[in-house]
Amino acid sequence: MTSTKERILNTSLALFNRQGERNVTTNHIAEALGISPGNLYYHFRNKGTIVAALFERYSQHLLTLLEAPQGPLTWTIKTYYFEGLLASMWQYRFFHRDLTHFLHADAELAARYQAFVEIVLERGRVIYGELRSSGILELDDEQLQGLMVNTWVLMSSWAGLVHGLRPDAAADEALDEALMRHGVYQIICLEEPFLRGEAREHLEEMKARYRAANNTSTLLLGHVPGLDRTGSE
Amino acid sequence: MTSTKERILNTSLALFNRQGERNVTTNHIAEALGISPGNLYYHFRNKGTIVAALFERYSQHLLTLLEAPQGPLTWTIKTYYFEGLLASMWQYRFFHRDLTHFLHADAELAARYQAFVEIVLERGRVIYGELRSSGILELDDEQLQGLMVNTWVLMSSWAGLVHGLRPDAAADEALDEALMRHGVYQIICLEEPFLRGEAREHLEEMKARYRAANNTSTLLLGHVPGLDRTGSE
DNA sequence: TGATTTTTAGAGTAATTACTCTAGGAGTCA
DNA sequence: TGACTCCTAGAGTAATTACTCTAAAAATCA
Repeated sequence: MTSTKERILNTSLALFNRQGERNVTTNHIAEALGISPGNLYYHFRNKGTIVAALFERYSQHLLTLLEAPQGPLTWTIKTYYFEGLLASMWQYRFFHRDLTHFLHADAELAARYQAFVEIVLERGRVIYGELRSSGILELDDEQLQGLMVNTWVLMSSWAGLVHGLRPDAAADEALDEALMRHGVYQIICLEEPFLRGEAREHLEEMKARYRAANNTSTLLLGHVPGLDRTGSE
Repeated sequence: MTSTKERILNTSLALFNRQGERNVTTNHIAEALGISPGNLYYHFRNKGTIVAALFERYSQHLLTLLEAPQGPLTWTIKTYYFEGLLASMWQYRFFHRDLTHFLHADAELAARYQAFVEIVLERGRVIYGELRSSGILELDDEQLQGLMVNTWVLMSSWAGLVHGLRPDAAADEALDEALMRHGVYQIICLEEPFLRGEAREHLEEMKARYRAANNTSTLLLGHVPGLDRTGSE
């Protein structure tokens, strides 16, 4: 049986993801757990502590994933790797969504967050560097840096963007999953031009794996707009 | 002399951008303007109305910019064009930053926002399509769609990302400007692989124009990390 | 068993904050 | 001048909500 402390974190996370931290009160959390507010405050001295603890979990998890790009990476493995990363971030999506307020309210968290991003970018560069060494990517240093930043922007914002366009998705597990996977697809789009050799050959296969059954607009906007009109014939 | 209503919007915008909507109370706004809360509520029946009005301004402004890509675009013009877009979004940066809560609190705004994004993407595709016709970009339909979505992610999230990493930037106008321009640079990185002909020739010039004096990491993280270590020699 | 510590309940509080209400100033028009 | 409308002040309220406090149950340990 998980400890009360853990259960508080888990439920908070779920509620935050679904409704946004701002709309989830501490009493709310307690009620959802079937415990008293007093009990909650016995374990966490304030709401910010809960957020900070969740950030700790999140950052540890992500940094661990970024730690070990084991051996020479193939293109397929790399893609699964990205899926894992995005899935982890998706689990804690409330964080990037409500980031502004958290960092404004807690200077220490702000500092920790900044250090965190720094390491993420550093390790990301290493990984992209290895992909370059393996001949999977072909780009110069500046392009690598640009790609890295854009990848981070995409990964850290994808959940928020999706939430803005499809707030209903939280209720539908299949849709939720599809939208997350679409994020991986967008990352593939980001790197596509730099792919070489074997990777290039498997590109279409990988894209197909992560492309939504419907096209982007259908998924993100909930119906079919005039995508075809921009055709290049 | 601008009307009180206008002044309320302007000050709200400035405060929201600087401190985040959540940390700016209505009394705060009134005080900053030197008017009474009663007066404020005479002009806007609640806080959400202010946000909605600012969104109206913002969306109108952006859609107007996206309306008229006048005649055959050159690569340089296009880049200035992107600068204009990002600058506009930068002016209303609080919006994308605090989006979650706004859309959660106001269903009508959520609907309007969704329609807005739809049009933005549609017009963006048209513009990218014209760049393709002009021989500036070379990509297929699917790549164009992917690029469009990634551009939107970048544009709509850039301000939030920057704010998380450099909350101090709001106080320093030069830094603020540099960070915004860096967003343009990242957009250029996004398209770089698809550039052809004349555009390709001017690429370095354009990159130099928008690249920060220091490198990305310096700017975003406030000091120099080990960027050089990923060298490709 | 009794003593001590950990965990829980739940009523209650203090502070914040969006918003109201009344009354009066300031233009405008007859 | 007076009537009427628009705008403003500012004290005040109601509701929310993060958080406290006391006491008691439950676990731990001697």
